[in-house]
Amino acid sequence: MENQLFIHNTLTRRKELFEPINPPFAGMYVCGPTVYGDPHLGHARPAISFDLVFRYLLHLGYKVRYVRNITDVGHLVADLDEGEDKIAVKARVEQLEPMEIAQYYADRYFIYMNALNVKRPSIEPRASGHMIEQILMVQKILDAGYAYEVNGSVYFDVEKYSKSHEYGKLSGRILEDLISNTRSLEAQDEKRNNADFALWKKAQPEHIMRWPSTWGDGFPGWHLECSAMSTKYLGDYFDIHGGGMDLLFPHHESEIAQCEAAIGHESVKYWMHNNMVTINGQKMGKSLGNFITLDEFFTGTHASLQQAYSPMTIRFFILQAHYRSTLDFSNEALQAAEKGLKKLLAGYETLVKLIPTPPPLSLPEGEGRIHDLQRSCYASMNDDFNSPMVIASLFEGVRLINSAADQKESLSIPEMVLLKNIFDTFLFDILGIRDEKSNDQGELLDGLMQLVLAIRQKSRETKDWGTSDQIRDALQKLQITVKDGKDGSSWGKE
RNA sequence: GGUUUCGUGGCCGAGUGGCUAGGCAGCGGUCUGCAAAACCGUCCACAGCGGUUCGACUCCGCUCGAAACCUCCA
Repeated sequence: MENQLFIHNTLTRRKELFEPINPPFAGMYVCGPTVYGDPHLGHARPAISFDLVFRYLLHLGYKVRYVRNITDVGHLVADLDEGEDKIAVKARVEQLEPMEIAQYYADRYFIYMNALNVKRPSIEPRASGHMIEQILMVQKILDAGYAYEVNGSVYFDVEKYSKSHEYGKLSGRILEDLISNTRSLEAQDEKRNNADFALWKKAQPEHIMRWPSTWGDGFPGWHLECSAMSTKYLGDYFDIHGGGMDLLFPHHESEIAQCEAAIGHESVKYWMHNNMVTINGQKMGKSLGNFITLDEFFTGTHASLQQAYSPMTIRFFILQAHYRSTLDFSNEALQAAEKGLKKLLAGYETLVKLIPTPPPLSLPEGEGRIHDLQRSCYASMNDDFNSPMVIASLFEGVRLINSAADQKESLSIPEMVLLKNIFDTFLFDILGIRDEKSNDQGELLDGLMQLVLAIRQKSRETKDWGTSDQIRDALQKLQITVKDGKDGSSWGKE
């Protein structure tokens, strides 16, 4: 199977052939969460989008090192007097150690990401554990002459940098606009220029999170950790850097500047950005207060939710949109995703039952519609990870399966085996859907159900519909659906 | 104001210079004791106005509308 993977590079704004720097290795860095609150639907988007990338690169045979950071140092808070650390602020409110809070929310993050079947990255470095690397990077930038120190803080000199480099090339911004448009905030008079950003901030006495450095006690600027940790684990030049579109400026723009200033050349080959989840057309985010946490989705405990939505429903919902499009949340859309996913999984089960055991040993090199289906799945993934198209192809597969089960269409055994292989590969391995209802009591349940259905069949034969319906209704309450067909009854669990 | 995008049928969402996206919902039918499920058929589109073209939803321009970023945010 030939695979020419094309990735949309934000830097060039076009799709480019993916050619890893050191095949068969591939390096990917993605900006992870700041752990000071419960993860919400917005956090699920990049996690799942780049999980898809991770899974597909693995499927293609690359040896992938996927690094996603945990921000536990905190960023400056503009609306507070002294530019306090976000995590430190929360700590004072709750009378907890900052690290206690970071630990708590990091754990929560992993729990919910795990529920969404998001694979754990290869390395999940924490900003607080990489202070030395960050301080060294600041020093490198100072040595290169692209930063200056004022009163124990170090700032990046954007104006000087842009004389020899292009600050703004990722986000398309023009330096003059930045200088004239950037709002001036308190305690920024230290900066030579509005567009300059902090590499290292001096810690005020009340600031809890602080680290010693050559410039005095302080804490790193908020763009620094990603530059320091990505290059530490992936090298001076690596393949993919991802994150949310909202991080494009200034975060990623500044990362580029920091790396070029410290290293002397670009560090990222492909920049990838996922789009936002919206609610009523607006970005779902912490600051707008319009977010719904994953916990609330899973339990249905939020005023704007009509019901609970399972983790796989959420995952499927996200994958039904392309990662670079906005995705609008609504109950209707989520319910549609829930039903669609159910249909897909039911189709897979039907297929498994159609295939005789043991399956034939040899898989003849076939052609025709099933291979076309497989080809289109690959083509979709290769076209910048177009998961909605893959899903459409899988639905086409379901239509074939159901038609075959209804004997309105014939599928050969090799065709069915190939179809199952497509589902196993794309639905489960690459899209990362897992069947939530499967459990290890399957055999017991299966035996019991055979018995129940046999008894019900007797009553049906004597046209005792009362008993028959009573059994069916009772099973329905247990979320088991009985389907009566020509050749007897079958059942399925919700 | 600047930067980057977007505007697709009842809803969510792909895609393309001429060929059915897909899902959910609706309608009609097949099947069924009745259902459910499934299958078949069907309805509903490409913001508006110009331009390029044999032909545009797709390219270009303008208008209107929306969003993200410019301040912590996935």
